[in-house]
Amino acid sequence: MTYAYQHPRAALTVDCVVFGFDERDLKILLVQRDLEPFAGAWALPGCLVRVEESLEEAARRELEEMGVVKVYLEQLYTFAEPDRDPRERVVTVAYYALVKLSSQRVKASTDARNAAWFAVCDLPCLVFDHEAIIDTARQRLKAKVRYEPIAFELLPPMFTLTQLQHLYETILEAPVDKRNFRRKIVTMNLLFETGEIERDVAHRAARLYRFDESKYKQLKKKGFNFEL
Amino acid sequence: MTYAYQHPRAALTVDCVVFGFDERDLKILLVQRDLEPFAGAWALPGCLVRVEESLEEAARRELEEMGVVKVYLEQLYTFAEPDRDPRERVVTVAYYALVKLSSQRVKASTDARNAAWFAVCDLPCLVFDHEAIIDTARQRLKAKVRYEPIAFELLPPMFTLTQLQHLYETILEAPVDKRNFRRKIVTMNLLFETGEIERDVAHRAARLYRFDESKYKQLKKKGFNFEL
DNA sequence: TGATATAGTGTATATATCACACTATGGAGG
DNA sequence: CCTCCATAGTGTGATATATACACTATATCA
Repeated sequence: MTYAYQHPRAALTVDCVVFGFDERDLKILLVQRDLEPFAGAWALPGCLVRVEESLEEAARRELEEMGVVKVYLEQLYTFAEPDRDPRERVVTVAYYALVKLSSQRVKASTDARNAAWFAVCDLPCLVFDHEAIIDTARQRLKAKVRYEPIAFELLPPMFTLTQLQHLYETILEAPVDKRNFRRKIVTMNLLFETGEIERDVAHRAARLYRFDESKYKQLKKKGFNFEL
Repeated sequence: MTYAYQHPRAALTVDCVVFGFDERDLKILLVQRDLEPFAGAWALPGCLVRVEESLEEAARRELEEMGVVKVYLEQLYTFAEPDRDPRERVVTVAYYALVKLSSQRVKASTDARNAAWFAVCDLPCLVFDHEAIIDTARQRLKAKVRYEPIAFELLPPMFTLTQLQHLYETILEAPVDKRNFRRKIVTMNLLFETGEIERDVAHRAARLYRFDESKYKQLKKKGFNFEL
């Protein structure tokens, strides 16, 4: 069965920049293509948008196929240069996702040979304009962590202040003063001290905190603005 | 001639939220549709994206047809709910534009009966999800004028500090302190005092300023951040 | 028990923000 | 030409925020 139109139509895809953090590096999930063009090359995970599903549904479907679920997901930008795909016109709506690396065990989706995490400072060559998409995503993340508490999406449910600080330093690509950072985040009153401490570390164990999402929503309604 | 594909494909359009400012109100340019569905209803200016043109080219083409040229234009968001258009699936990439009202004389584009400016607080009912698109654009504008000097795109090339202040008050929907505002903007050193003053006003004439784009680019390279 | 690795803490200074009210000037109108 | 009117243009003190900076505390391990 075919579908006919009076004018040529672009294909519509979604591509996802999935960020993870492993205590050291910011990482991105890539897949190795199994199909031409560029079979064997690394690419962002993505898929065609089905005619009955929303863009976000398509993005979540692709992520789910790779075993990535329950993630923060946000539309990033639409990339549509007429020649970005050599075959035909393909318009892609890029999303970015933030996942807790510890809880993910990724697998290749059906149209990929392989899936793997790469540190952002050590990415392989990528197909199409996927490098530009990643640049855009990194800029967005860098800007957004300063005024929305989304960085917590990259950490395990309980985390130390040092982990949080390192995450900010990695995303912002700049050192952060320990005492000032701690004072600022603690006085915001968005962290809940669990009473638990780190385990299995060869030094003084740090306190573990949780981000208090409901308190944030409450404060936000009253006009509070997160800022770091 | 028809074009056939193995899977159904969405139509791709761009829609533009064109902002103008008339010393009193923030306005948006709307068109009255001449075609079904919803002939006679008001809508955002928009058009189908041709297969060989980029999204921004399509948006500029539509604006040009209405006599709107040389405008600040930025991609806003992609709206693609499967049922947003009753006929078939239409994915629209929304752009927003900032224009100097004084220099524009708008006309209806070929697929419209009429084009007119509406104050944002007094918009007619709109077709499809165009109200949601406008909401998104207003939020973006409100956020962005605080950290990028784009508000100047809405003013004539020479303007008074009072005009600038009123523009900010209108966009931010909040009063601004005159002395603090003037100090802040003046110490940023981005305004060039032309030496000219207002004409034909029945009171003390205010000094006219220009925004110094090249100085801004220079400072930005050195790490300067605009903030108001 | 001491070496090591990281946790956790306070203060002084500089900068930015905020609140606030009067004088200056040019045109209009009598 | 004098007065009125409307808006332009200006400064200061109080408070809050940002920044720079170094030592003590504690758990583990050898």
